[in-house]
Amino acid sequence: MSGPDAYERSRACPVLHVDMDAFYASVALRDRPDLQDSPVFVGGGHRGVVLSANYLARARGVRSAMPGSRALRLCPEAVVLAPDHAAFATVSAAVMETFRQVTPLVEGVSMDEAFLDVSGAGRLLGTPLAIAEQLRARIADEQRITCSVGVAATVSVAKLASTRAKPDGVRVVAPDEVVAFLHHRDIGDLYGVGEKTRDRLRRQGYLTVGDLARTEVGVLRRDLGEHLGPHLHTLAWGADRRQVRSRHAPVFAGVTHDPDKSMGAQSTFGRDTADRAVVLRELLRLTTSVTGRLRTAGVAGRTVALTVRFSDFTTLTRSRTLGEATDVTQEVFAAVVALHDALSLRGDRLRLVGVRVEGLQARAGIHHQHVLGEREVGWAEADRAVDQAARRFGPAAVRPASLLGG
DNA sequence: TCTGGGGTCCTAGGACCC
DNA sequence: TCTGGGGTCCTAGGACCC
Repeated sequence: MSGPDAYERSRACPVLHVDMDAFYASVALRDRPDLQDSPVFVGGGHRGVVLSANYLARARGVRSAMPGSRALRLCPEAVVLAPDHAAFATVSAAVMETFRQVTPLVEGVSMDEAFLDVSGAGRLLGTPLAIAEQLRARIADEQRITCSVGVAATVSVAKLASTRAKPDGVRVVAPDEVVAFLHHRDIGDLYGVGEKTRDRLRRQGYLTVGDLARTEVGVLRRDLGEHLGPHLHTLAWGADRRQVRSRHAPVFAGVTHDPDKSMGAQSTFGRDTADRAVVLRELLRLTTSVTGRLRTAGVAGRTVALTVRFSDFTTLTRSRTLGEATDVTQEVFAAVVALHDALSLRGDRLRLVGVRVEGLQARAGIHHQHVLGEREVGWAEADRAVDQAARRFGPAAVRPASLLGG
């Protein structure tokens, strides 16, 4: 859609979905003009996957989340760059700040994409399409990376529209265009329909979005389940009512804020291991990292979950809910060790372990029940001392004794 | 050299309570 | 005798997203 009419028609489309183009690769390439004409991807070292590939590498079949080894087989001359997470975070924060100067209703989906509700910004900044163009120009100018924007009346259509706009474009899908825009698409294009669901839908005879739209909700509920059936029917008509929800700290009254529900960390071993000492040392490292983040965020959680993945990629999770929420390293680690030992692994080689704390709540709202005979100064105080030392001397300064060796 | 790491949400069964 | 319902919590697994 183009022409002066497009600006007017976009007035009915207050939702913007802004998506950076090949974000990690673009940031990595900003200061490497020598690589502009080479296929490049970020990530994918030993046992790693591709985080992001530039369009030259994509033309060769390289995709994000693909094993690095496979990407190199497809494109042996590709330049592989290590991710610079600090740079990504800096650019991401700057871009999100740019969004917030347009509207407080910014929902960051990830480092490189966000939904904006610009229904309140029109008087100052113009139509949604005009705002989208201003944002694209500013980001290109200030961050030297391109982005694409979908403009629509609903979150789900805006999301699909930005995909169609890539790379470096804008796509407005006005309400009266939604059906034509959606119904011929593959069901796998719908947000929330991944590989498994797509295969299942195909087996059941649903090939296009239109197929879902034309089926009665009751039939979809029977075929796809209580939730998924009605949900996909709604998406197939572009009729979702999901609001843009700011996940930023509560800034303005009326802006909804969702606190985190869980925090976790996991890591893949350089090579699979069956050594209990190695596994527990890694679990302690992960636990220390997670509880540190909990304390920084001022939250604590009641449920501790352990994940293990075996050499053959089968994955188990085991969890335990504690009497009260905790952010104390030793308490979480004790639960992790108990869960680990309950698995009775006998020589099974592990590829990955993970720790997650769920059921998070603000620490301020938790009343600690003192147990009879409990020491007044305990592990929680030890954690606070560690946090303080880490702030002053860096996170490497204080580590549990068992992490110092090996 | 196949297959990362950080999350959210849904389902389903069993326990338990009223 | 022959099998209530509803609600909530906990656990495990799976799908999905970026």
